[in-house]
Amino acid sequence: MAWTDERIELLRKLWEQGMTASQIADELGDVSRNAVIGKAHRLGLQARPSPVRPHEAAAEPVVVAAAPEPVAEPVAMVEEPVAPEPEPVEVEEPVVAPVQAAPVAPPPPPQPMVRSIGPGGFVRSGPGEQQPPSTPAPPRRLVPAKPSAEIAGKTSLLELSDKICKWPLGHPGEPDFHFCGTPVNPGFPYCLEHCSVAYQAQLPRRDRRPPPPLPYGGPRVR
DNA sequence: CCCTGATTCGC
DNA sequence: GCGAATCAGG
Repeated sequence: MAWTDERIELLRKLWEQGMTASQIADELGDVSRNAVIGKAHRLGLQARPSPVRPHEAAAEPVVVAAAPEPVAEPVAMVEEPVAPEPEPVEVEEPVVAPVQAAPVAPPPPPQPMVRSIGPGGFVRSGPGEQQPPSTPAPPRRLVPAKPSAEIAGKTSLLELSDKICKWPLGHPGEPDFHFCGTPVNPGFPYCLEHCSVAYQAQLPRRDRRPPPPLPYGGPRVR
């Protein structure tokens, strides 16, 4: 299968969305993940956190007898930063309750790291980017991020409980993905309406209705 | 083993 | 340009 414009564009999109090469290969069909990776690189798509890559900065030869090779010029391969979040989720600093003054955390130094955006729009961490919890749990008040306009008033993952319907609406990663959130049918994780969808009695064949077409093109065949 | 992305290299 | 083979970390 050739790399048509459509397929290239799809590859670009999915790659930038953070899908793995395998997923993209499945999605495109008729290509291996190697083909996807190779094409992505040829297209100049931004590299992503690779398990193998942190290879460079290490081993300069301990060997003394190294030939006086003309050392490669310091290639400044600073790629342009990945598109920043369009929505500056502006968490206004809450007037922290008159709790005892918390010892302020050490100032986080600015970190020019290469990042990419995951499917949910979250910022992926690069490898080796974690900070060891040197200070055990700074007594900082946690504040929920202001929900984006799209999910305002919707039930988010963080609000799930045993009392409200966990039926997902939309798809994870989409901006308006949320949960049903209406009171549950007691003893079930869903509300009455969605229980009726989730738990269906086996009907005689003649009474069954064919399932409606799935909105997203059907389950993945894998 | 499975997964991942990066790189190489013959075509 | 393409992608299988290979590498190497999780």
